[in-house]
Amino acid sequence: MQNSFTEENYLKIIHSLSGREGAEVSTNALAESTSTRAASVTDMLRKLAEKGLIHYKKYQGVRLTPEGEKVALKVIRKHRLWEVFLVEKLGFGWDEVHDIAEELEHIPSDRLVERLDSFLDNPQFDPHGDPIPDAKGNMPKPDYLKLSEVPPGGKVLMMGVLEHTPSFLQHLDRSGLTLGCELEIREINDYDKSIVVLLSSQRTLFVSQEVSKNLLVQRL
Amino acid sequence: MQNSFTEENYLKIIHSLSGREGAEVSTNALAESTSTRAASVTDMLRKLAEKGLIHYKKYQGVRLTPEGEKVALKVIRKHRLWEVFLVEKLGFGWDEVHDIAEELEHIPSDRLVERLDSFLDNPQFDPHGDPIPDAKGNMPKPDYLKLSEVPPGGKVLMMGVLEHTPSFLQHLDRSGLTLGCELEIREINDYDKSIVVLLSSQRTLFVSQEVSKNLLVQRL
DNA sequence: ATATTTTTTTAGGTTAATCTAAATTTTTTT
DNA sequence: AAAAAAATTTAGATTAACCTAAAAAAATAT
Ligand SMILES: [Mn+2]
Ligand SMILES: [Mn+2]
Ligand SMILES: [Mn+2]
Ligand SMILES: [Mn+2]
Repeated sequence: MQNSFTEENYLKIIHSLSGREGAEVSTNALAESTSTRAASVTDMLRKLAEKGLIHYKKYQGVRLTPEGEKVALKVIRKHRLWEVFLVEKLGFGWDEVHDIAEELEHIPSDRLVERLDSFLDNPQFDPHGDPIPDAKGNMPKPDYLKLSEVPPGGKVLMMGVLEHTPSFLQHLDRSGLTLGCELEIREINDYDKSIVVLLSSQRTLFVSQEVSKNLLVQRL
Repeated sequence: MQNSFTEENYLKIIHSLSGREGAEVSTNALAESTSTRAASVTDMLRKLAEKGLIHYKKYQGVRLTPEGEKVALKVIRKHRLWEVFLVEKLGFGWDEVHDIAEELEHIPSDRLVERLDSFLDNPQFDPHGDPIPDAKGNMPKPDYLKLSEVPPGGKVLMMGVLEHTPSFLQHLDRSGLTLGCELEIREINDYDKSIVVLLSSQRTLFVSQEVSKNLLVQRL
């Protein structure tokens, strides 16, 4: 019994919405994320429960079973490996690869994934800083913090992003913010929580809270 | 109006069955090739005709329209480029790549195809010797002959295969027959049309008609 | 503790791609 | 030119993934 394209997407979204605590995910949240209606979600949840991929009791939200989690992590692994391929080998920008990877992630061949992984030299992170699960489904969960949570004077490295929209990523490009770059928080404006950071190039940069809430960093 | 996975497969199969004369393809032939029933084919033909991708009059078989041919060639281009990628970059054998390429060929991004093409250094032929259409849909049609048609004494280069099944390709591997290898026809057994060929390694090899009918060669 | 609002499920349809069985058209054979 | 056979189309279902509208359950507010 193979899982369909649609089923895989549901599992991936349940995984992402339930966070690392494995919290319950609501029907409405899934309708929102899948761009469908709640009634359609209910149909699909019955099917996934039937297949043993989720725990589901009417009116009580869903969680992945271990089996469902395995499938979700495999899809996430493929998504992120293909993103690395598109950026590292084909020269795409990090703002261009998500939609293509949404399609590639459903190509079903274990041998393909493992060979792709080797070809890319077993990358640990995708172009957006997200960790790549290994073949067994182990995914490191680095505990980064948001740039918006760093106090003034702090020096940090930029490690990832929480928004993956092309417009957000292009904005970062224009600001000179790339993964791995070093930032020092110079001041935080109390009024709008915007911050002034110093880049390693000695340039200073204004960063709105809108942006700083979506940047993951690591203290130096 | 995007073409579905299924529609693309029909167009590709119609292209391949109608040959380079653009001959009409029958409903039954399509049912056979798509592993469906004739009734299902009729439904799909009405839809493709509706979309202007095929010429179709009841009971009279189908041909691609120029628009349909364009779509078919694009799918074939993607299929063959992905096969090159799988063999050249990921190290798959030529017997392993067809099924994976059947899936990859439907990934819909023109930018992806063109970047893949560059990454592979604009290959002209796929791992089975089939020509790869260019971005505009021009596909060279080399006129090879079958090994079974070459008279005794002839020296040829092996240029392609007509069978793409793993078992046939693996048989060629075991026989030491690879694309580009040189063959000299030593004798043809009248009884079963099997032939004895001399390889450039000076090894002699028996080739059944079953096999020689499916090998494309070029005279030296 | 009720009443109201929100969330979720059920009921009943739709569309794409398939199917089987029956009807029709075309082709081949006598 | 009939009759028989083969190919094709039509009729009527089925399944997956969706939908809207209505009913039911849970959560929230009075
Ligand atoms: Mn992505
Ligand atoms: Mn990513
Ligand atoms: Mn192939
Ligand atoms: Mn090929």
